[in-house]
Amino acid sequence: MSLQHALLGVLEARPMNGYELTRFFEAAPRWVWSAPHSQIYPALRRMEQAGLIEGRQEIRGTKLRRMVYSITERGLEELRAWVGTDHAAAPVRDAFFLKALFFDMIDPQRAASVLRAHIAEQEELIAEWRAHREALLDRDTDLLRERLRNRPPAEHDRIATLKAHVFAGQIAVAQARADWAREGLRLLAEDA
Amino acid sequence: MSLQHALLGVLEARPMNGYELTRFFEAAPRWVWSAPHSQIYPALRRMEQAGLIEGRQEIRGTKLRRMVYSITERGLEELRAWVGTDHAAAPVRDAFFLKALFFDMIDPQRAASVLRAHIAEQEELIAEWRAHREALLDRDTDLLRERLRNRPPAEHDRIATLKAHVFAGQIAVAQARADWAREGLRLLAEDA
DNA sequence: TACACCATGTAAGTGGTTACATGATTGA
DNA sequence: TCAATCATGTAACCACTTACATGGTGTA
Repeated sequence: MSLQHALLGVLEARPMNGYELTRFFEAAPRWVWSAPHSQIYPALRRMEQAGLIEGRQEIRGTKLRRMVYSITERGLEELRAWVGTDHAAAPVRDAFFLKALFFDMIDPQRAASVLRAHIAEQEELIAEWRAHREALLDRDTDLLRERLRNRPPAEHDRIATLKAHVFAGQIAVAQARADWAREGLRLLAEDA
Repeated sequence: MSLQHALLGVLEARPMNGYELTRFFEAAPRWVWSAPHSQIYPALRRMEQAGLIEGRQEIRGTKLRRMVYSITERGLEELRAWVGTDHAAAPVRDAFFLKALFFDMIDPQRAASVLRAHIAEQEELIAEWRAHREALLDRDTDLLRERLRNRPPAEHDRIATLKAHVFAGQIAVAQARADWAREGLRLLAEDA
């Protein structure tokens, strides 16, 4: 169900068509959720059926049709209800930690190389999220600008701070993973 | 594919039947992977077909049959190959951070309550993982004891340390999340 | 006119969730 | 004999991945 809420959350900023949403969810600077267009288009149709969003057809040129979706009152309610509900505990399932659990079965050098790749990946994520966080604090992202347009200026600071804080969380998690992996490299080196 | 590797990793310690594996993967003290029996039994049959494990039927009483699966040489190879391969970057998809991204849309008190529930959940995980980590360092888990039986005593320390380190990682991530959520509570309180 | 981009779709397969279903064994 | 536990299955549904598929528009 999270994809639907992600879509609702983006559409709350402004109406978009499937292609724009696709670019958003497949974008290189990773966000908090991702999805391919093959998942997005059917989801939008289901959500329209459910009355959470409303589509309006537009024509570019003479034939190129696109459906621009806006969030409905019902969609806003659904989003707010979901955001305000305690999150159901997800089952523990972390493929990288699972892999790390069996590092003792392979050559320490190989294990170290896997850890180094993991560190590099976390660093990349951290860099992207840091940039995004800064942009939010500077109110320098398209979506945030659109969003703030419908909110009283007195709240702008608070909203930007809260959004930026989410990326601080993703950064903190990635940092914890990178630090942990570096400690793992030290453990592996001890007996090499 | 990770479930298969998780099963291989457990069976590397000793042969087990589906029921034992089910108890392991549905267990209350959460491990690094989980799965219901409805997923485990078919997976075991597929893995046997693929030659990764080998089943031997046993009868308890007069009729109660069970299949005890052992890892094969091919299964060991597959597990080692997977463990030694750089982990494919998973798409970013975190339902809790997604939810947190829209905290500005609801009453700060509601948002705070959602964060508090998250903190409580992370604390629970930390407690379970800490206990498990200590048990590993004391060589006080069934599975580790079984595993060490086939390894030279000189390596026991190293193996226990590496396994325990994985849980240190899970703890570090949960701690980062809890700390982040507490910081979120402070942000929400500022304008309440 | 060719290429990059706009725009939307389908289909097959895998992984995971939830519920339904059945029967044997052990011990109080 | 009753309940807890042992033991294994099926089915429907949803989420996600990967690949295939089609055609329009704008511009160099």
